[in-house]
Amino acid sequence: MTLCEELSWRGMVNQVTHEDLAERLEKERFTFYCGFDPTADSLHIGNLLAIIGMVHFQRRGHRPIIVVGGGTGLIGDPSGKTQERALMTRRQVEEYAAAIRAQLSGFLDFEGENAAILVNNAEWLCELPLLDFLRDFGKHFSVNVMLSKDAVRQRLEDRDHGISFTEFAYSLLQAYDFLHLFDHYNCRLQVGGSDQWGNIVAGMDLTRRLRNVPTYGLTFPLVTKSDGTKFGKSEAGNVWLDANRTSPYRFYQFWINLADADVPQLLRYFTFLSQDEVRAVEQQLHDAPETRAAQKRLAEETTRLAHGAEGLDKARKATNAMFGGELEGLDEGSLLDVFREVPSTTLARDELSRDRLLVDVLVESGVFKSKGEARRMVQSGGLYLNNHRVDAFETKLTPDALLSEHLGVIRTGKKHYHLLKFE
RNA sequence: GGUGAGAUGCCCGAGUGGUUAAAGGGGAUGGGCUGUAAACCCAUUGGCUCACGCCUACGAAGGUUCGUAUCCUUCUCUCACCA
Repeated sequence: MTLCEELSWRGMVNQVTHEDLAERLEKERFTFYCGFDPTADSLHIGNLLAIIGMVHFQRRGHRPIIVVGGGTGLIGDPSGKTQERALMTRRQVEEYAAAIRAQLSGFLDFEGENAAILVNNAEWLCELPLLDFLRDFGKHFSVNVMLSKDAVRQRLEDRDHGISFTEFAYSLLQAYDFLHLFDHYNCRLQVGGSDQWGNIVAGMDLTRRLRNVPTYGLTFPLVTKSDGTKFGKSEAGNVWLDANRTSPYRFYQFWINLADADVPQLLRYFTFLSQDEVRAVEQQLHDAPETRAAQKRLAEETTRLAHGAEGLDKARKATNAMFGGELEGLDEGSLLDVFREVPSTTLARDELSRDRLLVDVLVESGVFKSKGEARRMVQSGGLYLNNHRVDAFETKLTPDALLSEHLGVIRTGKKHYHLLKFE
């Protein structure tokens, strides 16, 4: 199967600039690039499709260049943005770029024959003299064409926000990136999200005009969900690839909770399972949806990819404890590990023998905002201590509350935990 | 600058002197059903006590009244139309 066939059955090709790209990718080894905005010190699931896409290319022998938009990030891409973006400091962007580099090394191979390389476009954009730029490159861009672009037009029509000259000129800079990468790395292909189409084409045009060489572009589709909500957000916000921002457990849970209807496509996008394997998993989804085998497989593959076997193991253990209902068998160390990210309150040990109402302590601990709220929770049967329902509001806090030497586990509802530590 | 309309609980939105802690909807939370899903059903959604009751609340500050989210005055802000 060719690379393009592979990408096609996975549904990962949104648009390509030339029909013969598929063929060329088989005959030649390309150096290609994809840009990432350094808007934070971590990438998130919204970037994942492009990352996986690059991995597919690299596995077929093509050399990836990751361009961290340290220069363009100083300006901000107007594509898809409804308002002018806040400018970041150059130093901050550099910090982010370093973090992103470290993160991507878990996905792409930075060693070997077609090792990935990472560059920061601040390196060349910041050195670019304005007059040279306008003379040598600006001349090749038609304002008429730029004005007709969706990203620009929308902003022109929106009187409240408008578009600054800086943002308007953005695509020239990205086009210049392509030219620069061609000159220095013989980079002839740019890939990216479907919102990057315009920028990619601009870079292609520039390279063709100035160097008289054909360059190519390919875009990945926008990942969507069947219910219309945005992919990549959980109730806690963005799902990040960084374990400190989104723990492996929550990362795993994000995939586990996806709707049945979304799983088949997402398996194709985000795992490297073969066509047959995907079909087999789909069959399971069809035959026994209640086992959620497909979600599990998706969660396993993606979590292992992002957080390694160790991260996956932690995520599964935590999931087991949170939803398995068996807390008794766990020792204190495991409890602390599993509930690491759960909010906790540290209390004096003698609270256990002061004949106090459990709910009063929980209000003080911030589990409930008021006694009324606590009362309602108990009355509706939603409060659990060590996974046993607390059914009387008058329940006292006693040493029985201890699950292990120092810990008591409070749960409200199905999945909201709070740890009580007694010292 | 002129004229008109409006500011209500997390959000939207009823309510124009007293059974209004304030309809209805959304959201959120809990329960049920389930597959940690969707859909659906039930409950809760200011605080304290929970039994009555008490306190705080309808942009802000004053005032009228036995009593006001509801009437009056001033202020602040928002919106619409006109210049």
